[in-house]
Amino acid sequence: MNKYYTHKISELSSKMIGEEITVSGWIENIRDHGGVLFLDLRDTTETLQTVSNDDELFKGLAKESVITLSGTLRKRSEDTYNPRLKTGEIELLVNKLEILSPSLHELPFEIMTSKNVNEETRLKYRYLDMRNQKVKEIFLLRSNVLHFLRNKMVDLGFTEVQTPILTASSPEGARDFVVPSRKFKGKFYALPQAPQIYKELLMVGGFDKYFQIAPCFRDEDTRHDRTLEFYQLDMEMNFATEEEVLQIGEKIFYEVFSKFTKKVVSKPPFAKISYQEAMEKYGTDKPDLRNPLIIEDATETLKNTTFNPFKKATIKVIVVDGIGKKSNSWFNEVVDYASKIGMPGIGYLTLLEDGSLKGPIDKFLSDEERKELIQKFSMKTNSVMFFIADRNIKMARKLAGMIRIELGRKLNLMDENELKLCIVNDFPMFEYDRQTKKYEFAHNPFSLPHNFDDYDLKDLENILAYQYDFVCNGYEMASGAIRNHNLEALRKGFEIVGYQKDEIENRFKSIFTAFKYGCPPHGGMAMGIDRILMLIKDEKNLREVQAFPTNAQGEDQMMGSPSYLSKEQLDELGLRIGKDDTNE
RNA sequence: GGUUCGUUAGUCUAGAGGCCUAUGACGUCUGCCUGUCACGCAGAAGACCACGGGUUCGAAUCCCGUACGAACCGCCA
Repeated sequence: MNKYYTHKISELSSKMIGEEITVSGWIENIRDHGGVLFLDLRDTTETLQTVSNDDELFKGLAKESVITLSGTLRKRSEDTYNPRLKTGEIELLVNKLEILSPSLHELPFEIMTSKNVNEETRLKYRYLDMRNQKVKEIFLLRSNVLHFLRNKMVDLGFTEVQTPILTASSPEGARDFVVPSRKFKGKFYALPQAPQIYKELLMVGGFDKYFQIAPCFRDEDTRHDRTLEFYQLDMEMNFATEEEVLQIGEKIFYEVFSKFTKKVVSKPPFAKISYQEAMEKYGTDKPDLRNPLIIEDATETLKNTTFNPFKKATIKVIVVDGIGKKSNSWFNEVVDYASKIGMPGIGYLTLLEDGSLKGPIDKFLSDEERKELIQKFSMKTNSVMFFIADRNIKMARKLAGMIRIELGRKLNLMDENELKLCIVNDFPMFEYDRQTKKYEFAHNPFSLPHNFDDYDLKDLENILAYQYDFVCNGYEMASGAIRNHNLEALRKGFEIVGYQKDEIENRFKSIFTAFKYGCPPHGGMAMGIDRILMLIKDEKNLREVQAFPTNAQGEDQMMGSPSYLSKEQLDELGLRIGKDDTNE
């Protein structure tokens, strides 16, 4: 209560009829009826209709101007109630208007419908976009979710610790954003991709359970679900087993989704799927389980095939029941999609009522193959079997996974009202890169493998780790692991991916030194807060739930970032920019 | 780095080689209107159809290139 307002609009009610009040806010709309004029005033809480009988009072005012109005609160006549407004039974008879800050008459877009405007324009004028209640709601919700998560973690016995934003560049993982040091010319800080090492050091430091709502920065190309900076609910627990960490995750996901959505949320315990199984059945490590389609393997059945594209290939099949009568153009769209993702083609067969198969590749099959396909993959009348073949097994899985998703989308198999969660675990520790002919960490170098002794095995790709992801509706929502606190095993891991012995301790000095002073077994996870919000609000990309996101290219047209530095700034930092990239 | 789709008044959009001197809605401006509430009515202004080139008698429309945007692939332990 001050000179700008006696009440927020949401505090006004029929009980205050006759009171002299003052309110401040933005002009949402003005309706001039000649002799009686209405001005809808919006503040942060609500919108209120105000009235004047003075033709001149609202003259020349632009929508979205910031004003203060004083007057008498009065009851509307019953036939003019507006049930769509919470203040629909009252109005303010204005006797004084003060313009605090006028707006331009022409706005870049209309506030009420800003969500239909080009994202580029919305982001450039994000502060106007935010005046739209539908946009503002996202950030009010975001605040509530953050509050909820923080309280929940404290209730569960976690301690919030903040770790540095200016830290050291780390060689593994995503590219770092770097910050030049003025004092140490030629040296750079890096922004954290995640507080991974710090949280492990906190475990060495004897915190039992740590959490942090941590900003993370990754200098990689974005996607609709990946931005340059994002927030994670990062947590780590001492003396913890995988099962305990997963239970915490299950609890939090279940509760946050149940509390903030009306959707059907998976109840703990969530389905557990090994990485291997996920890749086989869904062709991805982040399966959308709302989609009932399953990928099966027909390589064995068709090992003697005469169809060239299937020879020496891994053959994946997806059987979809009840779509045999779809039009040719429907199937052509599937074929088009297949070619769009780089497949030379996609075969399919329909099981007809007479028990025969129809489709472009039927003529290449023997009777025996036909029979086995129908039986082994339980085809029914009007079932259609799609074939995805590739000489590279990983590619075959991946393509089958993409076809599975596309079929699910085209057939509308995913229930929009469902949040289906699962846990994918037992990730492999290493992955072999055929191009570089080297092993790489499949996920996180600090994860604990199931068995150290296996490190001497030839088939390193079969070594699994206590490494797990939470997945919801096809999105990776959290990632975590039980960490490797055994220095010898850690060192060996880094050797396998090509680090020199002396290089390892140097690169990861903090961890390798700290662990020498006694390190409890520990593990944890990090949940993507932006993705949680995206799913709660059914938004189509992460930027919608971030207040001031960059565009998909990583540029902020509103702030003009990234921006050039002046020569003076560069000199002070000891930096020189290549000829083609200068400021002027 | 690659692929695909897109770019028409402030905003959203119509447009499929001549019906385009470019459609409609919202917004803006002017006027009228004493109960509307995304008021209504009448009128006005506002678009070098992203840019450059080509094909054609003729291009917003077809082709090529560029810029910009989005989604996807690569990348993201």
